[in-house]
Amino acid sequence: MSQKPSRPKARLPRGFRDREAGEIAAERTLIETIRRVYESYGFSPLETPAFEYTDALGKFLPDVDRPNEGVFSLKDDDEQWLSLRYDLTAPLARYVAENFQTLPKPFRRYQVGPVWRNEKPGPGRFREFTQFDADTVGSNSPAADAELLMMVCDALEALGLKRGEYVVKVNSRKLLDGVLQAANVEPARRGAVLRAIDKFDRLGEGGVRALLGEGRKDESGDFTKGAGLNNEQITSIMTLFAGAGAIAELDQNLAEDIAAIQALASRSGYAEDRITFDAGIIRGLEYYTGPVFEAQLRFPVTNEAGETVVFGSVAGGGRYDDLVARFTGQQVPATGISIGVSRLLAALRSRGLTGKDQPLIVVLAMGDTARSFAAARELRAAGFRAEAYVGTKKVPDQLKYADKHGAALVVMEGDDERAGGKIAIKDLKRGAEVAKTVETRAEWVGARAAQETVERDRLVEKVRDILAPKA
RNA sequence: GCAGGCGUAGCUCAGCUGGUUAGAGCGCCGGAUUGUGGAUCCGGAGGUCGGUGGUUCGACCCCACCCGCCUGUACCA
Repeated sequence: MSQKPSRPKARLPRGFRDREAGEIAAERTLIETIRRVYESYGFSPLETPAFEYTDALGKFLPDVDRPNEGVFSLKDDDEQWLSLRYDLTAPLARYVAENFQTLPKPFRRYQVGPVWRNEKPGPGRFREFTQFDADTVGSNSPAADAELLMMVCDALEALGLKRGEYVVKVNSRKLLDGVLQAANVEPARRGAVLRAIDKFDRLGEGGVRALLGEGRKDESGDFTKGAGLNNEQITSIMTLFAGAGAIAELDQNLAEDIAAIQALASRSGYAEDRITFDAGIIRGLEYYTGPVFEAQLRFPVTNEAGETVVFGSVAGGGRYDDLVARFTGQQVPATGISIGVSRLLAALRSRGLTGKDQPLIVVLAMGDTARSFAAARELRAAGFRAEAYVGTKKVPDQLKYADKHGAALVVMEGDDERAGGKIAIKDLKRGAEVAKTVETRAEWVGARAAQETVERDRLVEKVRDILAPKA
């Protein structure tokens, strides 16, 4: 009868994370900074729901042969399949198709929010993450592409990145196809070849050559089959990476969109040190039809394992002229770029970008809760972040609580203070310094470290004084 | 999906060639200390040893299968 109930294990689904105060604050400043830049360009915000009809996202229905293929799906009670959005571009296409007549064209919008992918998570890769997208729908002009790239540069600089710490790279699908054609790559092998080239960053020239040819073994000894090209074809493709001048040797028609974007950017003050051609940029295979972009960080970052790595891509995008046509039958040119907020945040936090929380003040409960509420309310009215302790513990534990909660100051108004019309303010950070030199408990307890007692009606004034930035 | 590694307390881990009451540190709770954070000391709670089956007199330990986690790789809008 009194069997021990089987308790659920407190655990998170893999690939999902809890995010705590520090990270939330940092992400908030990051998002607000980008938002400010994008709005200053005249982009309008848009929000769409987490769920869409699966077919509207352009996925196959998750039934027998393709169960959930990469997306989280469920059947609604009307038997229709719903999926969590896996990016912000597919919902945008749906929105544009649904509201086409009333939208100004070009329609320029930004959207930030979480997206979900039902894939195997890895280091720095999650099944729920935040993207910050900007897209221009209804213009096939390179001006639309160039504007997005410049805007991303501005956003990165607004976040404190210096020239040379980031670069926005541009490539073109047309150009890649031209190169493959010139190397006599059969169309059936196009995908495998592009995927191999895409791994240049991670695997280097040797790894890419192996994947273009027979294949390669990974660190666990597992073998990956290659694209099966011959040496001549491999060499021909690899010369593309030989130098920055490679583009000049290619058919100018294939490269004209890149050239136009670069010319516009450079005449607007965004030279090759910021927006540049790179033949190694692939960006997936599915829907891009023209130029593709990727923003990369160039400074080393220390990861959780303490290793120094070059962080790489923090944003990507490109031109997709067929997405809206899926709904309307009408071709609508569109281009967009998406910032991986979580990735960018991880990179910037390692260099000290943190959201600045206002210091917290905790008013201890010492006999008269209404009075501690009053003190906290007074501090809040003066613009401080202040809380009155609402637990049931005694003073030593309340101080521990304040410590753990990251409070800067503690306010105490006990019987002694109250009797004299006074109130005590303790500076926890200074107190922690003092504690280092203390040997015995009696000494520590008696010291009342870093604590001052002032007239009750000078509370706000004194707090302001203590928290004032030291000049 | 494929390959390799690993599952013991809330967390990090120890546990002899299989031997009977499964341990430590940290954290948590209580006390030494009616109202002052740290340090120290004492006490306490907390475990289906990932699961199932097998081998054995006996399994945390060996075997099989399953599940989960980690790493690499593949796929990735």
